[in-house]
Amino acid sequence: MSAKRKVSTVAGVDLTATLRAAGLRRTAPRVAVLRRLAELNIPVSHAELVDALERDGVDRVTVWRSLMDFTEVGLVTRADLGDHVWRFSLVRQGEAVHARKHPHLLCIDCNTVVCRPDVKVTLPPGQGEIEVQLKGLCGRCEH
Amino acid sequence: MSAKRKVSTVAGVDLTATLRAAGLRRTAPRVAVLRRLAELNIPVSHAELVDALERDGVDRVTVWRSLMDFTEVGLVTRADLGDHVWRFSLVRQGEAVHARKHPHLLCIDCNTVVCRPDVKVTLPPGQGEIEVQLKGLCGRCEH
DNA sequence: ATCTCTTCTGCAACTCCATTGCGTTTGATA
DNA sequence: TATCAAACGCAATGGAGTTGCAGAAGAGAT
Repeated sequence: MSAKRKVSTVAGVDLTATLRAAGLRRTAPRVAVLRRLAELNIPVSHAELVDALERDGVDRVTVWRSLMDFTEVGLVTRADLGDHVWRFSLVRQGEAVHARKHPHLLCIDCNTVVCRPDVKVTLPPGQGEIEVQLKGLCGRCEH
Repeated sequence: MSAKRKVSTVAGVDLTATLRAAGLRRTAPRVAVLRRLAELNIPVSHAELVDALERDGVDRVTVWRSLMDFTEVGLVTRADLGDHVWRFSLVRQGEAVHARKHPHLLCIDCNTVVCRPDVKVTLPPGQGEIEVQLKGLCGRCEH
């Protein structure tokens, strides 16, 4: 019996199937990037991903190219939250883009992104789609 | 009689007085940057300002530092409109307060900023101050 | 299981924007 | 107009994002 492959379903995302469905090969770096995105489930910067993955020998360029490939096929979206840093987030199958389901807060102190579904935004009737971005202190930095 | 100094009031902004009030010296580069910002009255990138001003012998670093100084004292705001380019816009007198009274929409098409007092944002009780930024299409670009 | 073809990776080098260091110039007050 | 800190211009540095290329690895065919 061969060694078992690491579990490939993370936070409801089947990593292998997702890659194959997108027409991309299942490679170690891509699985690692995709896993991380699925685990965190918030917009993540390239630098943050590199910090987490380069200990596994994944090159920064490879991480970047994976993100570009994923973006190109619509697996992830790329956004700038106003601080001049690209952040990438996974687009889950059948789900609205995560960023449009609820607002996200960019902490002006520690630069992390926090989901804030408790912040309600009321749009006037007939209003087209609008993205809401919050800036302030996150729970940890507020104290 | 000494040579007349170039008119210092542009689009309702008294350049000299504005600089002095902010505690900054009135220098040729700063006046040039400020004038340009007042004339255009839309978010402008550093590169665009350099293109316009370096023919007058203004250094690109000086333009940058002017913008940073202006930002620091609240004369201008710096924002990334989603295209990974810093854009600077003049904050007109009284607008600093204005900006916190209601959300503003950044048009992802024409890059202008529009007041949107009709968009209500409900923060949970005890929430500290949070800045709300909206991104979408303005009334003109929506059609 | 191995072969073969294509994709993908890792490394190095490179570009461009943003930032810093420093010697010189200039504005504002005395 | 003399003084001194603030601001300038120039050069150099830092860091994100890109590109080129030789070698490694995935997937289907044999």
